Amino acid sequence: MTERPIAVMWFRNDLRLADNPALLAALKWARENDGAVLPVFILDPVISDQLGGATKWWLEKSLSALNKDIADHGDTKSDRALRLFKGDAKTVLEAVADHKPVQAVFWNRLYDQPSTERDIDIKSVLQDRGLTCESHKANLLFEPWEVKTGSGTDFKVYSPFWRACQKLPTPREPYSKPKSIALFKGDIEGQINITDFDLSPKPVNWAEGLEERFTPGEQGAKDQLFEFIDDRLTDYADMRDRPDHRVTSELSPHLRFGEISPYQVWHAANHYADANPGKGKTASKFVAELGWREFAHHILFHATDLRTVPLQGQFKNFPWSEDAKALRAWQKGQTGFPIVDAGMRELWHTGYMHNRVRMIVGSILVKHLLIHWRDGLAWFDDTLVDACPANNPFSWQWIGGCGADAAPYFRIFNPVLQGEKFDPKGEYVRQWVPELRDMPEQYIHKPWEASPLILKAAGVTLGTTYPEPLIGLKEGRERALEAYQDMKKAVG
DNA sequence: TGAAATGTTGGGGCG
DNA sequence: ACGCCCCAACATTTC
Repeated sequence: MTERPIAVMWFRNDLRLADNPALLAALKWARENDGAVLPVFILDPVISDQLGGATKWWLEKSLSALNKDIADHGDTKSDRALRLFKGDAKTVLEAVADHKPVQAVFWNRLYDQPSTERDIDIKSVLQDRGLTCESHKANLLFEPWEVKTGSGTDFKVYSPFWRACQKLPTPREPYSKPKSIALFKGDIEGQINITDFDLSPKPVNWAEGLEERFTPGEQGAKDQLFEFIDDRLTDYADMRDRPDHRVTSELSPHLRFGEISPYQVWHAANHYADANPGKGKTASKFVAELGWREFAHHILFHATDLRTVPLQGQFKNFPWSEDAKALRAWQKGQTGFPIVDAGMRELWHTGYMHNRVRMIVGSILVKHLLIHWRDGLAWFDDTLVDACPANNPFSWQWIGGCGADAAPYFRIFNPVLQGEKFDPKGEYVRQWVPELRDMPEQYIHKPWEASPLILKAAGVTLGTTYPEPLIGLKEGRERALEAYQDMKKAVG
């Protein structure tokens, strides 16, 4: 008797069973062809090159959760669920097809160039072998090529982009989880264990803070979404900029790995708005953040070298400084600016940072310290659990003043004013910079202005228990503006 | 999804 | 009662 035909479900950044169009297509194909589904994940260089320490930690947890979910949804009890492979994806898929009756391969689309080039190549190779091969729209509400200006060009500014998206057909309702998956049960050559991926924190487990804050996996994502909708979305519009209140969804890492889809989030927020009169504003403010995610992917798709090349060409001439010591101080949360250090330490400890604080720490780095945004990007890539090829480069170019619809370079954040405005009592600072815990409210964001008496009472010795600021705010601001002028002169 | 510098206005103190 | 000054408070411009 010949083996049943196999449909491969190739998981990538879509580590979920619900609302997964490629998975549903694979199941449908298997049903119609009396076949079985083979779920695979391949750690190929295209993926592993994009992973930092924090995203590796997340990926391992998420793959384990997905494996268990697939096993629980298998048609018969089996510990053979998600099959793991390491190496070039085309080689892996061809090897599987060489040894097994694979007749179809399904996946959901990605939008970064290494992935799109790889996928186009793989699709043509598999189709040449006579396999059915389908890619699906799952991880964006609007494909980059679906959104065009009236004159047919790509958007460069967020607001008109998002307005244009609203005029497109409403995002479809999410699909529900399949009830049962007809799994292929046999051995597959080359299959390895998750420990072989070598994703765990080494040499010590530095991820305790991450574990405390997040639960990777589809269930964790769903819990996070509905806790947000039930408890925090009501205050989102008013309080979203307040790191001391934590009303944001913190869904970004879940979306990063596709543990939840933007369709699920979009519809949950809109159902909330429909059921709660007067809450349309806060809901649409939140949904607009999905819009920024869409916009970042849109920009990345059209500007494939977003990670390295400034979108505004004149910034190639910007006189960045190579200050390794200052960069190190920034990374470690030792700049002497309390709100900045709080953010950088939150990042180091939890793999996450509030969005408002990301803007403040980014501005300090690229403006007051004149350090290249690529250095900030590299650090965030390694430490953020939500670091992704679209949002992270997009956002660094935004704060660097050189991106799409970016904050102009001369728009320089003052970390004292930002702190006083968005963390008025200094609670966020006190949480992450405990050595300033006893500073009075008036000086919590500017300890260098406090009198020796006040510092002494708070147990603070500047330069010893807490650093002096790396640079004077006025001096740093003026230096940044001069550098900006120098750049513009260099172009002309 | 800035901040600082500069400009304008109007109330109040005061000679 | 008046002009003058000072300076918040707000608006506008500039980076």
